Amino acid sequence: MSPHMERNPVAASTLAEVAKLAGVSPATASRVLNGSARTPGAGIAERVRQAAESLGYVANAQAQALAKSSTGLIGLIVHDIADPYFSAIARGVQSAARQERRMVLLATTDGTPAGEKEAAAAFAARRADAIVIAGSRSTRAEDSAANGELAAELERYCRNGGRLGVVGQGIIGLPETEGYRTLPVPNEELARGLAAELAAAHTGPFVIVAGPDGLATSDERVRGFQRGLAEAGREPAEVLHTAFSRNGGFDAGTQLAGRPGDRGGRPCIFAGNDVMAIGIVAALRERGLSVPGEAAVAGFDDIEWLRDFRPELSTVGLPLEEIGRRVTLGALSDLPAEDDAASGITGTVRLRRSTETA
Amino acid sequence: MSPHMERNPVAASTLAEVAKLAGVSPATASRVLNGSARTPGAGIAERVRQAAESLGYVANAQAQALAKSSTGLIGLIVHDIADPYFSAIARGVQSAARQERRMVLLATTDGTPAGEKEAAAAFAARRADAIVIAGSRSTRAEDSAANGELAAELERYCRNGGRLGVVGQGIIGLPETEGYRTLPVPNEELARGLAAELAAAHTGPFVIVAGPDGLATSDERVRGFQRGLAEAGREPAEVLHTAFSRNGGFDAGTQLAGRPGDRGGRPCIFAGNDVMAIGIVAALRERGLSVPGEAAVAGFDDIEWLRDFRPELSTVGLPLEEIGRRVTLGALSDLPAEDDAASGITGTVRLRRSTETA
DNA sequence: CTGTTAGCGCATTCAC
DNA sequence: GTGAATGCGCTAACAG
Repeated sequence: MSPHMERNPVAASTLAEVAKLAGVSPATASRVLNGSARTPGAGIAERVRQAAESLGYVANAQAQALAKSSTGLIGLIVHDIADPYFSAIARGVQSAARQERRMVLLATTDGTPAGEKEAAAAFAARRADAIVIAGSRSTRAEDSAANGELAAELERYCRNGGRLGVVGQGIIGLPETEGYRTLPVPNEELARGLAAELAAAHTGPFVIVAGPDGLATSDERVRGFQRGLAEAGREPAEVLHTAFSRNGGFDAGTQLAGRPGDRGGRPCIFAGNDVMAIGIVAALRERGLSVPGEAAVAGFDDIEWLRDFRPELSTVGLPLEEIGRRVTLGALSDLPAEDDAASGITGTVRLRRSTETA
Repeated sequence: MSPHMERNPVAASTLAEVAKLAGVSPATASRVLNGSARTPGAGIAERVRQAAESLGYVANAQAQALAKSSTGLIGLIVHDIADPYFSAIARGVQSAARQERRMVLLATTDGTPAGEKEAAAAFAARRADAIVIAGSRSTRAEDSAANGELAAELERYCRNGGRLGVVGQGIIGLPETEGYRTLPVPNEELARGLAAELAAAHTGPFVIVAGPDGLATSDERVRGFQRGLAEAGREPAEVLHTAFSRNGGFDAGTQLAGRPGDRGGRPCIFAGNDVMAIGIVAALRERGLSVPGEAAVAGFDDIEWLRDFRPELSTVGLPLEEIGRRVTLGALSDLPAEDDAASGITGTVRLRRSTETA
C-alpha cells in the first residue's frame, strides 16, 4: 500500500475493532452481526450492536465472500442496456436478484461473442453466483472461434460451481452441464403463427427485414415466418439483412421505398423486431408511403415504449420482464430444470393497425 | 461450509496451485499473471502462463480486492432501469466504467430515498470504488428521515475513501465532502428557455403536467418554466401533479381532455419529461383531440426512442449518455472537480411539430 | 529477479 | 454461550 493511501484515507472499521470496543471476540461479534445461529447472550448482542453503530461498521462483502465462497452477485450480459428489449429483461433480472437478495453486475458486449467471452471471464473472476446471458447467439462463421472460447469459459465456470442462465438459444458448443440451463423462447413458433395470420389477410408479396445473417434470434424468426408462409401456400418471402436495430430498419425501409411500385400489390413487411419495424415505418413515411395504406408492417417483441406509436404496431408480444425473472430464478434454482421445461415462455400474436387491410 | 459443498463442487484452482505446478512461488506467479512490474524471467513467465492455462486458472477478484483494497466496482443507482431516461444514462456509465476497466453494479430503487439508502449501503459493503446516483432527489417531507439516513450512509462512504457522483441536484443533507461531486444539469434554465420560445408563439393558456411535488428534477423544470412565462409577461401556468411517467401523463391528459373546451384558446401543455408528454398525447388522441391542432404539447429529455413518434415532440435535448459518462468519470477522477465546473452539461431546446401553431 | 513472510476482513471449525 | 485458532486467495513488503 502506498504511504499516502489517498484513495482510502480512513479505512472503514473492521469487525475486529467492533469486537474490541464491545469487549468481545471477533467470533462473537461476527455471530451477532451476521451469523445465522441464534443471537448470543442478549446483553452481549446489544453491546456489539451499539459498538458497530458507533463505529459506523459496514461489513466487508468481499471478505465475507472470500470466507464463505459465495458472493451474492449475479452477472448480466446484454448487447446494449439502452435497447428497450434488453432494459426490459434487465428489469426482470434485477427484480429476481433483489428477491433472492443479490446484486446484479452489468456487462454490455455490442453483441459479439468475443465481448461476451470477456464479460463472462470478468464475472467468473468475480465469482458471481450466476451468469445470465440475454443477448442472441451468433452462428456466423467468423464468430466461431470466439464462440468456442465463450463456451470454454462458461464450461469452466459451471464446472467450478457457477450457475448459468441463457435466454433463448443455448450457447454454441457448450454441452449439457451441471448448473447450466436455457430458457427457451419460441421465436420460430410465434413467427410462424404471425405469418399464418398475416397470410390469411394479405394478398401482396411478403418481405422480411431481418438482422444480420447468423444472428440466432433473427434467424429463428425468419425461419418461422417462412414456414408459416409455406404452410399457407405462399411463396417464400424475400429476405433483406440489415442491422438488428431501428437504424437497420430505417435503411431497409428506405431501400424498399425506392423500388418500382406495385409489383404484385401492397407488400407486407415483417421486421425481425419492433425497433426495426419502427425504423421501417419512419423510412416509408419519409418517402411519402403510408402504413398500413401502402405497405403493412409487423414487428416482434411488443416493446412497451412503442405502445403509443402510430400506426399501432402488429407484433408478437413477449413477456420480457418475466423472461428476465425466470431465467435468473432458474439459474439460481437447485431444482433439475423441471420448472423451466414445464412452463416455457409463451408469446402472443397481436394484430393491430399497422397490418390492417381495410 | 457444508459437507457436500453442492454449490462449489470443484473449487476453481488457485494461484498457489498454479505456482506449484510451474515450480515457482505464489509471489512469482502473481507477478507474471497480474503484477504491474515488468514480467519476470521470460522462461519462468511462460511456464507460469502455461500452468495457469492448463489448470484453467481464473484469478479471484474478491481476494485481489481484499489484498489491494480496490474492487474495480462502480455502483449505479437508478429509479428504473427499463425507463429510457435511465437506461440511456446507464449506457454512458457502462461505457465509462469499461474505459476505466471497471464493472458496474446495478441497483434500482423505485425512486424512494429509503431504497437509495439501501442500495448505497450494499455498495458500501461491497467496497465499490465509486457510487453513481442517477435518480432525482426527493424533497418531500415524508422522505426527510430517509434522506437523512441516505446522507449519513454516503458521508461515511466518502469518509472511508469512496467516490460519489450524483446527477443533477446534490444529496440533501450531505455536506461538501472529499470525493463527492455533483454533475449539474441545468433543468431550470432549460425549462425557462423552452417557456420563452413557447410563450412567443402561443397565445393560449399554459398548463404544466409535473411529477409529484417534491421530486427535485420535476420541481426545477416547473420553476424554470414558470419563470420563463413570467419573463414573457404571461400568467403562471396551472400545475397538475401526477406520476413522473407515461401513465402519469396519460392520466393528466385524460383529465385535461375532459374539461370544458376553449376557455382562452388552444392550451399549451408542458410535460415534466418526454414519456409523460407521450402519455398526454395518447390520452388526448383517445379523446379525439389532435396535437398540435387542439393542444400543443412539449416534453423534456429528447429520449432517443421517441424520435419516430408523431407528432414529433418539442422538447429539451439532454445528452443522457454523456451525462452518464461524465458523472462516472468525474467521480473516479482525482482532479478537484475543475473539469465538471468548466464544462457543465448543456441542453438544447428543440421545437418540433407537437407545438407548431399553424 | 525470486522466494518468504505477513496480513487484507471475515466465518468457522474446534476447545473451553 | 464464548474465545482462540485457522484459512479463504491474493498482494506487498521484506529479504536473499
